Amino acid sequence: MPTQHPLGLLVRSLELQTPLSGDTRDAVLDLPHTIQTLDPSTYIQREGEQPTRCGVLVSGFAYRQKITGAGARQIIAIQMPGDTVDFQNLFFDISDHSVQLLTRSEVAFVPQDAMQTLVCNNAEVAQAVFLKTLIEASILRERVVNMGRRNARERIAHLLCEFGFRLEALGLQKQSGYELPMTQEQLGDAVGLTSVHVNRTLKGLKAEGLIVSRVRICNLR
Amino acid sequence: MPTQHPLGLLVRSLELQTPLSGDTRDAVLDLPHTIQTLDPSTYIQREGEQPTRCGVLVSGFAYRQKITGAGARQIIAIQMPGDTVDFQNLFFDISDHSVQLLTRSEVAFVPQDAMQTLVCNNAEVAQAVFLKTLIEASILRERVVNMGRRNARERIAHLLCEFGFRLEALGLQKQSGYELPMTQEQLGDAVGLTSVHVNRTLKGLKAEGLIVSRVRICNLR
DNA sequence: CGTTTAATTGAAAGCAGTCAAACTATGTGG
DNA sequence: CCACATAGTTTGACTGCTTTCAATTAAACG
Repeated sequence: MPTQHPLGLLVRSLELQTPLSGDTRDAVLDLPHTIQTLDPSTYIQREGEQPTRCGVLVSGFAYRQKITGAGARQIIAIQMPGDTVDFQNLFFDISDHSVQLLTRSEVAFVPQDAMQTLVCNNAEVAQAVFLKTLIEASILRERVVNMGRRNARERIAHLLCEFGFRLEALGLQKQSGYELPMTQEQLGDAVGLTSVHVNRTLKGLKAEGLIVSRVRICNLR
Repeated sequence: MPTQHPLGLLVRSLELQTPLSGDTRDAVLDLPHTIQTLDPSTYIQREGEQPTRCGVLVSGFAYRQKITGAGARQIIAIQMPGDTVDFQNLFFDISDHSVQLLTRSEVAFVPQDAMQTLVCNNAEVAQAVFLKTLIEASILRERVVNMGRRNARERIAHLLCEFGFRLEALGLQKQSGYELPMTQEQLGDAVGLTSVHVNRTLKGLKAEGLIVSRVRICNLR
């Protein structure tokens, strides 16, 4: 099964959009790569820098973030196993945002030029990558709506649902819900709220029985 | 000059990202198309529907929008001359958002299959389209930051600056600023605020001399 | 155990929303 | 040319969601 291979989830993630031929699948799996297991908060990519390699999440979670001039952080997107840290840097020199690990994760690093060669010479891969980019854009649009037109309760509920649906699509969700690997502060940074208000809002959702909190997860090492 | 041709701005817009060969440029200009001049508020595309043609803005402005379940509108992105209404629908059946005209505009409609054939068979065009998509995603990320971590004053100022920069990149800006073809209500829908609060915030910016309001623009027919 | 990180809670302040009304510009029809 | 209708702007008073500040509690780690 491809899921045993470190890049198996990348293949599966690409195939969620469009089927790949056996040859193409092999070409992806044959990408040269090195695997590293990294701690939470590790930067996979830094805003303003030029990456020389392309990271693929094998296990664990990460997020894209930007910092405003005033120093406030905004989490822009959450990345799941099989997600590629950055396709845009195949074509742009400088990254416009940072990517940081949410949990201790395994990351497969593929040399930039190897990834570039594959994408440019394999039409199936190029198409799948393009579709993946379009889907990310669609999620971003929904996120804009979420932050622009919904209150705290709705924003948080929406994020929790998005997370669940995406886990399910990847086949990673446990039967009775999932564990969100984020602190309340990170949750706040993701939906544009304060950690204090996130706390109060979660309390409300729990009181209504809409969510159940389990053991708090911190220091995910 | 390509700008005389209806699709000239599309070519220029594609070339902002990557140079095109003469042949490719001709291939774009040779796309079959019909031009229509349409009134403000006209829908170029509706959420949930499957488009059969691909609209290109020749002149005027448009915006992407979504409506929440509660009926609130969020403007997700603003489109300028040369922008293609929807590349994502070359690959997805159903549109996840609507596109509506901001001003009376000329729109060139290219049959979906002609556009698809060009993108799939011309690597230069495919690359340019992909880059354009990546840039749109980058603008979306900035928009998420804007709405998540900035107050009314900063959000509005940011949108006004973004608009100006993009006009400048297209060579459409007049020497002494530009006219924003949006009502205060639309501005509010774009940055996640009420029209009332937009009004008060604009008043503040004017009082500080940061912006100058000219003749109000309404009924853009 | 002491330290650190995260969650929780309270009180006060402020930014932005809501509601409602007045005002201004533009267009229409008699 | 005026009365009227329409669309957008402006303003005020009030409410309320969210932030800020500060302190406490709980859990995990060395």
